[in-house]
Amino acid sequence: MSEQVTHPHDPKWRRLPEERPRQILVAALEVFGEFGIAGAKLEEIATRAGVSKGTIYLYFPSKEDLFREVVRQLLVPSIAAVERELADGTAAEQIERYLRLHWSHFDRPAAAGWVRLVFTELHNHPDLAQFYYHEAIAKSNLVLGDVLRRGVARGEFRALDPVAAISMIKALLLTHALWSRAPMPATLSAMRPREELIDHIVEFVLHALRPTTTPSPAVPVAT
Amino acid sequence: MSEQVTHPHDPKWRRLPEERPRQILVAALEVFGEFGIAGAKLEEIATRAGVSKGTIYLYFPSKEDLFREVVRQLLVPSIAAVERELADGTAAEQIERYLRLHWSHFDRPAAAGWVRLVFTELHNHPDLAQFYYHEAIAKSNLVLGDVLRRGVARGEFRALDPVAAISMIKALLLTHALWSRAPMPATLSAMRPREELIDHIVEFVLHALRPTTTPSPAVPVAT
Amino acid sequence: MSEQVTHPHDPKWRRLPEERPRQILVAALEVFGEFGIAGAKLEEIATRAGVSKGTIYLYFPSKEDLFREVVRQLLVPSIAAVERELADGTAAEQIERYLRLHWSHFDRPAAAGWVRLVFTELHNHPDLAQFYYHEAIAKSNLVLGDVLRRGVARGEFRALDPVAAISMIKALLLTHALWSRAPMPATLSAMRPREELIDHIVEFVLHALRPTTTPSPAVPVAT
Amino acid sequence: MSEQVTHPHDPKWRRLPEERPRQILVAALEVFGEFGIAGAKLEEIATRAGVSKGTIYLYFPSKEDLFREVVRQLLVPSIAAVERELADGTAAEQIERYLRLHWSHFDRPAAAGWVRLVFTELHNHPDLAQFYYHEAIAKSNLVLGDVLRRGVARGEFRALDPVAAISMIKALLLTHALWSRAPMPATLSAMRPREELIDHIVEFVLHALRPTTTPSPAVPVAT
DNA sequence: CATGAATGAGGCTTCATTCAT
DNA sequence: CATGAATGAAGCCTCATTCAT
Repeated sequence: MSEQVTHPHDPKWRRLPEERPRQILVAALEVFGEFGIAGAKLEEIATRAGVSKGTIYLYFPSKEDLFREVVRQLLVPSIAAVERELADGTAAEQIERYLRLHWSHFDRPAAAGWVRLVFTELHNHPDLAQFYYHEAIAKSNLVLGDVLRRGVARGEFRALDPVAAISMIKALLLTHALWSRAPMPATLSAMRPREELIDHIVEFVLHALRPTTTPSPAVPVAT
Repeated sequence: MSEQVTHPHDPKWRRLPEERPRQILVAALEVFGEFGIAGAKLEEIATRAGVSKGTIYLYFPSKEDLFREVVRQLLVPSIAAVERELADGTAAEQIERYLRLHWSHFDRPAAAGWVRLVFTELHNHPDLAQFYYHEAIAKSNLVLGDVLRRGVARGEFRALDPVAAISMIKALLLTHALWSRAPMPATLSAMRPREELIDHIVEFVLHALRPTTTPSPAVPVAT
Repeated sequence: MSEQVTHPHDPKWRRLPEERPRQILVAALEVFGEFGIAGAKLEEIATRAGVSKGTIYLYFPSKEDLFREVVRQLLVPSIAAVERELADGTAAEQIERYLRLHWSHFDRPAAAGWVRLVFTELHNHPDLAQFYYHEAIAKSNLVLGDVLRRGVARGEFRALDPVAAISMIKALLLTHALWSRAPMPATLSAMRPREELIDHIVEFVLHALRPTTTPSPAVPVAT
Repeated sequence: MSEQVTHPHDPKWRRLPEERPRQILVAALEVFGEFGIAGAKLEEIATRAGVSKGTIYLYFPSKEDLFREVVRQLLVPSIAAVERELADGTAAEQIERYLRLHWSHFDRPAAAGWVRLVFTELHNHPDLAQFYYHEAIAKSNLVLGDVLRRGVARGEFRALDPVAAISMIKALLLTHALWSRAPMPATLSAMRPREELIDHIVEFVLHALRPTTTPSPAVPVAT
């Protein structure tokens, strides 16, 4: 009380209250992505958001809750958005569109961060994981599963297990999103440059899905 | 006064002194895998290794160095070992063997941990990442690249970019190793049971690699 | 643009501006009483006063000064008021009136709070304590001392040390004011219900003051 | 981790592990007494105990628990001890002994502190208050009640309400223990010096308890 | 060699105080 | 005048590291 001190500070001070929470969330997404939950420092988040440490607590009751809101308000909506745009076309076209849409979503510096987040820290927060699964993954799986099943029914794809295929497709997408933005790309493998990667993924996936070799060839040869 | 006092702690588990460092490394591998570098506590590592906190410092000068040695002495050799056992057979057989050998390596509880480690924390330690890349990844890539190239040359595989294929294959392998051990498997996607996963991976990869439908005409025609 | 905007906060309780400082003081008395000086939060005081945190600083330069003013403007006058009403009557009647007047003063929820304040936090503020002593205690002691001395002189009370008796009387009064409002009365001792307490105090005090058993007159007379 | 720094400190370092917890408790009793729970700083407790902040956490999981243990291990036993020594004698002698024994217990600098503690902060910790009441107060009340009742039965004391009398006696004892050690004794009232206080208390109490004047009537009337 | 008590820097969190609106 | 968003010093607590035994 009596030892309280005044804080004369440079008046570098904007007032955008409407924006504050989002600024903080965005900064938090970055920092959590880079350092993980434990490694993320509120000081760093505050700095990147252009606010002070204390300000964060005006909007979020704790570091954990901040993380929670990042998932709720940034990650989930970002993922959920994609599923609505598959539109129509052949099953293969839809798969390609699915891959490219997601990839363009990952085409932001923070993307690797959030993939890492989901890969590695979500499981320490069962409630969040549950929420994330329901809101983001389950719906995506539904859409993807439908496309795959339709492709199989039409003969566009080989007879495959849709559930297994889904996790293969996602593994390829997520992992490369992570690697493509890694501070040291050479770390995990010699890799194709970022821009080409999605082409390789599309190619790999479509080749993996296409019908078994022998379908019609038998016929044309008949020539 | 007498210095002949028997320490009454329980000597139920007096380990051979030569084993100490390794026990610590093994415990550290576990703990680092579970909690990440920042989250790992030396106390926990010490407990699991059956030693006291101070003992760790007899062998490793710091937590960071301990992590370094885990990578150096446990991860790298573990990975490197696989490459030597591909033996011969068709390219497809070698790929399958490669996948199954690695998978069996991951068939330990700690595996998901180290995959997570490599995915998420290695890039914060550029020197380690460098070392890891050279010792573990580069060699693996070489071997895998050879197999792929041979497969293509022999017409076993379609015309593909070996470098791209390598990262696809590794993505599938590592990601599923991670997911298959997640405390909450349903979290990230509806997934096939652990035991079947490798079969699906093998199937997916081989289908992705197999020759394009149309090459066959070329050959028969050659008749 | 127009500065004619009606502030939509709820104007259900627009207080007269002249009342502001007092409302704040009253709220502060409550909150300081409940939580002590360190534990009292300006936010809480502001809320109870129906103003915002910043407003407090329009009237009081700091938390410490606010506390100071609470003592100066609320406690001291409240105590001082009693001394003027003792009126006349026998010494015993005056003592009883003194006790009951004070007790009725304490018959407010906030009373225990300020007793606690005086008991426990005043000594950390020597200047305040000094002020409080001069304004509230000294005068009260004077009055009480006079009554006691008169009682002794008249033979209403036994030969006693007025200074000692004063602190005994005040101890009984203050302590029971504190206990009678304790959130958990049974905590500190099994106690008589609030309403009866003052009767017991009066009885105890008067018995302690009354002349020595053998109003001696009886014996000497026997001569 | 990498930013970790070494702590070369002066080796002013004793190893009295057996004593540590008690040293800390004693220091905590002091500091809690002086500043209250909220106002007490662990740094200060640590300093007075001659240890560092961190050391406290080797023995007590939190500030709250430390407070809890102070009550449990220091206050309660200290109080409980007295009740066993009342021995026999007339009721008045026992009351006097009760008062003097307790007073001598309070004859330590920290005494005012713990009285303040009990007066002011215990009610914020219902579980502790409960424990304290059962262990320290209830037993004391029982003993004191017995003495009072016996005194009344024997005609040593006037017909009085034992429950009320108990709280009067304790009020006098506790309050003066608090005041007698106040850093500024003059604060609350002009008071008799410490050493005499107990005599005044004994006198006041015994006079309050002694039989009503009128027992004598029997005699004088006899005139 | 091994132990584990002790240390203290640093992170999360609170809240008195300031100040643009 | 009044507001309440913003600030940052300071307190609690954790844990990597040290060192007497």
